[in-house]
Amino acid sequence: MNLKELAAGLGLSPTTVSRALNGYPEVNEATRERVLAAAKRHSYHPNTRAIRLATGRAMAVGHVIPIATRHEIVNPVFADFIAGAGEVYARNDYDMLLSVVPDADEHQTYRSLRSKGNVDGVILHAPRRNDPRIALLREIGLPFVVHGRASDATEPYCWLDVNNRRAFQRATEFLLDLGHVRIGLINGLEFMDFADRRRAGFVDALAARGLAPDPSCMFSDEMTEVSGFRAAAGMLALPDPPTAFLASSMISGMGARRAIEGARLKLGRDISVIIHDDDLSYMKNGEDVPIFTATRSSVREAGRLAAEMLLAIIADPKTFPQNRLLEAELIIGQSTGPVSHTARQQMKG
Amino acid sequence: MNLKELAAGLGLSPTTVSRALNGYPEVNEATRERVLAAAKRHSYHPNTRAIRLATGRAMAVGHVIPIATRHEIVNPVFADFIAGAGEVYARNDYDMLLSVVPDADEHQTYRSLRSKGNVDGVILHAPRRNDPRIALLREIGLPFVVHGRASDATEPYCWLDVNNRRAFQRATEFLLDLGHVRIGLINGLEFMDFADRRRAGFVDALAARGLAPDPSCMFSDEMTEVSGFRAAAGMLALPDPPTAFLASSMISGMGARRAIEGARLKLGRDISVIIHDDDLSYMKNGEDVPIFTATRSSVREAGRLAAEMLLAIIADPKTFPQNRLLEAELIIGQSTGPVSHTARQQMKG
DNA sequence: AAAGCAATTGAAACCGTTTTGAGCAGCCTA
DNA sequence: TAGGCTGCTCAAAACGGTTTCAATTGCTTT
Repeated sequence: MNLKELAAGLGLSPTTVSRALNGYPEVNEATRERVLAAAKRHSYHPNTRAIRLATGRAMAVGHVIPIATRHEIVNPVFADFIAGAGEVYARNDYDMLLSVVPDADEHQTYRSLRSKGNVDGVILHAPRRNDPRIALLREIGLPFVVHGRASDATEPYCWLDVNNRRAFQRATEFLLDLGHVRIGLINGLEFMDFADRRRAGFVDALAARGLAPDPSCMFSDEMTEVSGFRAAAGMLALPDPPTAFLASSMISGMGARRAIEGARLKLGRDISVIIHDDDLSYMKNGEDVPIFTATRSSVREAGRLAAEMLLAIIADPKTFPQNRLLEAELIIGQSTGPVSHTARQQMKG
Repeated sequence: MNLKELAAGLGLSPTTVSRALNGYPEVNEATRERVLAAAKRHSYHPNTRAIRLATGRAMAVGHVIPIATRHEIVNPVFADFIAGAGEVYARNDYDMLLSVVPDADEHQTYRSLRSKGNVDGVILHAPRRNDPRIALLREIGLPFVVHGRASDATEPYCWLDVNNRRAFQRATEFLLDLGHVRIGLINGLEFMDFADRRRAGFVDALAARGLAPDPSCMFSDEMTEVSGFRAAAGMLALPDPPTAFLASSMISGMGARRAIEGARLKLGRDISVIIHDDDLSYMKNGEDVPIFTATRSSVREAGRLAAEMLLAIIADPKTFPQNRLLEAELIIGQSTGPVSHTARQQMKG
């Protein structure tokens, strides 16, 4: 059942039927009723392909998910981010288009999304410290919102980020207040912008207390369980091991816990750990009492907000670039406590 | 730059240019060269919206991701499954369309995907024991591949599944061979088909040794860390606690480990654990030596295979429904060992 | 030299909508 | 009664490709 048939059945022109269905004011109310009734009766849905060609809009948003060529790792926060964004798209009758591409092909993917007209805009994921994709998207004129930020951009653009620097600064201060002076950082890859900012917050907080960061206590890698384990195990084996860790995600925190327990130490008593908690639905940080003390910021909510920003830009490209900086909450769980000097002596000995 | 302009520039008709670009045999090779060169020079990409309208094909595949209304949980295996499937779509110039919908709206979503012509086919995720969606998809004539199976289907349909029953049967036998007789099952929600089959495998293996399953040692819930913890902690508190656990995922296995360590028991010595390992990229089960003994089957590979099956069906809907049953490997890690009778006495006391 | 055929190209219809530019009543105003 | 305005409707032209059917050219055959 298409528009022409529906119109013929009603003895009307396709024009009028189209207008009736799309709520144009100039059609007679009685006529509109008739049309709507007939559309429902025949369960008529306009063909999206035709609408898209006629209007020139794709009614779709792209998410390009780069696969790190080296490790083939999919960022585990995507699932929740996309769930949040998808909610918003569904409400606004937009489609979500996912392109999973090796990171080397990413530029080409954006160009072709643009020139083939598949999407009206994109969300840019996992920005790096200096990210050429931002200039590219501006150049090809594809509306975009960055989930995160890039440090080097000279012109304004639209982004939504967590205040990573401040979050890690506060977490570090919290550990310092508990008497920890040797703190191990288990960070993400530091060419990623968020990881860079987190390290800055960590270093700042140390410096404010006159402490110099020790490179052997700063680890940076993909945020997987295994790499969290490796980082923590390595630092625990140092002659002067840290008494606390700051881990960049729930998942690397779980790796750290495995290392701590492997060393027969007790989390929260012998060693403190603070993680960053993206509040992933399948990886909740406990229920009533959090497992880990954490800086928490829901990535799903970030997905919702980013999607809303993008739809606003698509609706009116002239809107001035919006920015949104979310503050993470510091929530206290069972994984932190005052520095244990006996445990420390034991580890050193 | 569109087809008409490109053709005008070359002094050719749009017809010939279209044919040249699409590899039709009747165009002169010299002409084709000229056209291809010009297309490249102007970086011409045909407008997808127009192609879709003209050909009547969507060149897109849908993945409907249901959000469990109760818990709002996104299945963590989606990220990797989609990465695998997306790879195949990209190679074949198909788009991947994601719809994130509350599970109550799923039927409506499929109907509208169909009638609006947004996709040429869909992948059906997370089938339940009796899943009405299969009948629905057949009824509305939308090609589909099920990731998993449903037990009640009477007519053949296309699916790709892991042999869950056999995997859990083998895992249980392995534990029995190590002397474990009280084994706790930490399963997914049992209205999900895969969880149902896993329980069947578990029960079968016990029965084959003349053992009756104890309902207090069988737990079933969403597969999150917290719920794995709760299940294991609960069973460990029983008067006669299990000496081994069989957990449905890496994530619930990590929850179980937390409970085990919270009870001051040592994983692999005091308590054995086998998990099912989907081989998630961000949650690898160790590197050289697996952390957990596991039944392993890559969900990313499953994504690739399912996508290939779907594209084959779309290309030729008359192909007989293909099925593919993947066997999980049983890999031996550090989390299992012979039953420890001293530990058992201790737990009971 | 007429007919037939292969190789190549093009005009026009088509896909199913939206949107532009009129057109036609009927009524009001001057 | 002419002119204008309002309220409603429609024919036709987009949108940018694909595809059908016809036309032209140059050869080969009879």
